[in-house]
Amino acid sequence: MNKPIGRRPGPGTSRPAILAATRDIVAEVGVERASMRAIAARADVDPAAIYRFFDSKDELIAAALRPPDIATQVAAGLTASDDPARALVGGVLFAWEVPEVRAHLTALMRAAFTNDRAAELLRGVFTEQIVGAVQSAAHPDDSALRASLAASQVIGLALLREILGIEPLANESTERLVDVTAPTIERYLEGELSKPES
Amino acid sequence: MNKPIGRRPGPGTSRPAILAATRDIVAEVGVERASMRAIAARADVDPAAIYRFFDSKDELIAAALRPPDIATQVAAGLTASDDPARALVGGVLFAWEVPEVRAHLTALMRAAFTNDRAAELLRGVFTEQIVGAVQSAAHPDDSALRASLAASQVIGLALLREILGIEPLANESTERLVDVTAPTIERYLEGELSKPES
DNA sequence: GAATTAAGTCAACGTATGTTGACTTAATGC
DNA sequence: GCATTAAGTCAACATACGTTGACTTAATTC
Repeated sequence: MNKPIGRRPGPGTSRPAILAATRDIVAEVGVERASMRAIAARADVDPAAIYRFFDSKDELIAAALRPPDIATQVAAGLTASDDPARALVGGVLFAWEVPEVRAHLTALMRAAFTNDRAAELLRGVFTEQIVGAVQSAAHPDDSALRASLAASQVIGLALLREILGIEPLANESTERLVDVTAPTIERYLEGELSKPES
Repeated sequence: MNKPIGRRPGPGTSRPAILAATRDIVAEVGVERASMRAIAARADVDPAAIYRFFDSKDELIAAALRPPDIATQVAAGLTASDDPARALVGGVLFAWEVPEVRAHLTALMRAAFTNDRAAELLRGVFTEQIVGAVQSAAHPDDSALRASLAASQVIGLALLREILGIEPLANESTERLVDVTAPTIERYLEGELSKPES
């Protein structure tokens, strides 16, 4: 391993700034209307400079939205907690209240509906991380179905509350929402799936 | 009321063709990448001809996505059925299997995430139609919260299944999904919202 | 047939977009 | 100092977009 000669790829503030700016703007206007120029301006960087770090807009988007910490964080909370249902809904809803995480999640969801690459990323979060982690907490029968049902409730809730801003979900307290949805998640994960005749 | 003189605004095949083409293309690629030229081509119409019927792309989108029959249809099914929960989930999932309805719903949802006008339309569907109809079937306490919770589950399910194509939801039978989610909707509408201590 | 209005066609304008190439400045090793 | 590589800047290109204006064709009334 010879030491390379020439200037080293610095830690540099630009690359992270570009990534953060990308998430911000995509969260605001979606992928298609997030122009390279707008991203560059937000990151206080020359538009062309972006291409020193990313080959194309598509790669930039993919890099900026690469599913992060949150999924693994929630997954960790899931296996740790003695109440996986509350850990799942709560993990996601509370994560959404952290500004940078909010931008990341909102951007990822906004993007996933028009951009194939982003959709693939989001699909990966589900099939690999969430479903994987949730399965371990779920009844072994139909565990994949159970996991995706739970995900559907959590995502639907986040969508109406955080992205579409539908009332009264948008202004309801996070705790209350966790309280009322946790039983649903719990049934999906561990309960009788088909309703027993009462 | 004098009869107008001159050619009458015909029933004409173009206007409906344009609207249908708009829904198709928006469902496929989203609003921003649905170009007037592509829409015109799909409708077999000159791009400029669209402007005989709609003042701008924005108005075209709004007209094409104007929430339709489905909402009222589901709403009607809701009040008629003796099992509102099944009527709600089933109504939406089965509607998605009718090709034109599918295009309309997919387009509306795709659009709602990047286009403010479409978001407003979708919000209207919830706050006025769905929530209105569901409220009548819901427990009077917290009826708005109950209705929006039910909506969150249905939308989340439709999103993962129909738009993101997440397995095993995408390939599961509609009947089964109605079976397993109906109890959730039922609890949201009529059950104890906060879990009683067991 | 003349007048009137709708529908449809064609070419073009202005603008915004992603991306590139030539060039400068900064850091690192010999 | 000299080579080498990274980072940053500037102007420009080609393309695709929404939209417009001038014009032709079709239907309808008098």
